[in-house]
Amino acid sequence: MSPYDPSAFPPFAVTVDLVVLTVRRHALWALVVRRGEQPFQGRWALPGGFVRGDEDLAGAAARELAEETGLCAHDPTAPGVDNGAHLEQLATYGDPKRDPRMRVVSVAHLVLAPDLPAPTAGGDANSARWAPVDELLSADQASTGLAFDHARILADGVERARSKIEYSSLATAFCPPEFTVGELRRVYEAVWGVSLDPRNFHRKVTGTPGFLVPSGGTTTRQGGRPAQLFRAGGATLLNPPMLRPEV
Amino acid sequence: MSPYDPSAFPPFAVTVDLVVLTVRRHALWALVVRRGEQPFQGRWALPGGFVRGDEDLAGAAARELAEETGLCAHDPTAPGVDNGAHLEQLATYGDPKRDPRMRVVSVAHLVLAPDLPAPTAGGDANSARWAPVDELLSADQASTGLAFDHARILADGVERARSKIEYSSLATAFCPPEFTVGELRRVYEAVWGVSLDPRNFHRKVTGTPGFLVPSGGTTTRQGGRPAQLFRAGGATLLNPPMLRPEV
DNA sequence: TCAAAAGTGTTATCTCTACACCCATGA
DNA sequence: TCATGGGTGTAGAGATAACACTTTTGA
Repeated sequence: MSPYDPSAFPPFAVTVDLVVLTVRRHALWALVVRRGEQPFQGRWALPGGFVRGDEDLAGAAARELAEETGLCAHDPTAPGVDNGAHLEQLATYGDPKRDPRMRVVSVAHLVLAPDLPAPTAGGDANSARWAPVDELLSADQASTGLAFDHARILADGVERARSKIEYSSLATAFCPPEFTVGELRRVYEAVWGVSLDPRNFHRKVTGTPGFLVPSGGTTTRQGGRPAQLFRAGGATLLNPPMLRPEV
Repeated sequence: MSPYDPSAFPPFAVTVDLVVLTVRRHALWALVVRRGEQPFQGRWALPGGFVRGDEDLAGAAARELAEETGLCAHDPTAPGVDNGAHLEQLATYGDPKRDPRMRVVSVAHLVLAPDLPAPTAGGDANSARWAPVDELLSADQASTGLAFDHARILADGVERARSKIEYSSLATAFCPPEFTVGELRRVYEAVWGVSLDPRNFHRKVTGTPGFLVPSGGTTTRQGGRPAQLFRAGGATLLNPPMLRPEV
């Protein structure tokens, strides 16, 4: 078979699936939707849908995100749009048996969002909710777990987020536009499941040039002494990286 | 449109493209094949081909790799096979206009191989050769560059390799099964395009438990004092990471 | 006044860097 | 003998980890 021969190729369906993560109550939560039809009817699944004939993959992911959550995605590869959630491609899943009916290749995307948005079950989703990641991944996978191979996709997305906040400013994507050092620290603690020394963390993030820029204001929304408010700075790479504790 | 409705989806072709990298003469080289047909006839392109109806993505990549180079891939997600080159999924490219004839989504894979294999132009490739990465990426992209969006894919693969050897044992994939510390250091120098202090590098890699295991033998193939031979150890994560000089 | 969270200072320890220096081979 | 690369020692710079301590608010 010659490569790119337009007449001889097996037919595929291409979808995007979304791993939408947020931090709530000191834990990682993921957005899931309930399936309204077979297979896996009634089970929870990652939001997603078909890629249309005229849109690219990131565009399809952003469209699905807007349809299912109302969030506006900020695609780092498409400069100009800098409000809304962080969106990046995660990985592609194409096992021939991953969908029992047909050959479906799914390009999974990772979305990191602040806590604010309530799941607005619009579009084609029966219902949507936030669920703790630990709960989704620890459940007995055969009977109560996520549909299809979505548990695996979710686990890969969580692992990507865990490792990427180590050496980048990605953790700020979990925060509102203005946030305190303590709020940012609680993001790290929730995503990694550890405790970090507030004093050393403060020095680390404020001492890295370009990582955080003071917005001028202060807040006492966390209680205690007023904290300075920051915005994410232009620096996207953290060098040397934040060290993730062993346990 | 309901998600996963088997009757209503746009038809896609799904291919795998391979970024096959090796280190030769203190530089990074990539495997390219000459296109025998339109479009981009006569231009160089990354090896690749259609995913068959009954194989998964990594399997398609390994098959294409074997067909075009004779290399046996070692897929880390499929334990048991531990000879041959390193293979991992890189990213997926699905711009609607990336192929002028039809909608093609390509799942790119990254392959890291030792220097040994000569490009055996078998299978469906007209001819194959190794080319320096710098040359492939610096050439005027419109007229002499790689076909399709392959320059972008190659650049992404190179960037993945550059960043991943920082915190993993991936650089050993560029080495033969037994190698010296100096040979491993020259891999880092070639991939990063820098010079590293041989003494500090030696301490770093031999001091990380599980990273290198002595095989017992020695060699003088590099000249000078005989060097200990090592194999890659079980440790795949390098913590703290190897620091890439600023340049 | 007290609890809570924000910040600053200090010190021991660890790592990296930049060298000086020695070792074992082939030519 | 000399050039070449392999390997060890060591001192200073920088970062981290583990604390004590002060600051500023709300209750």
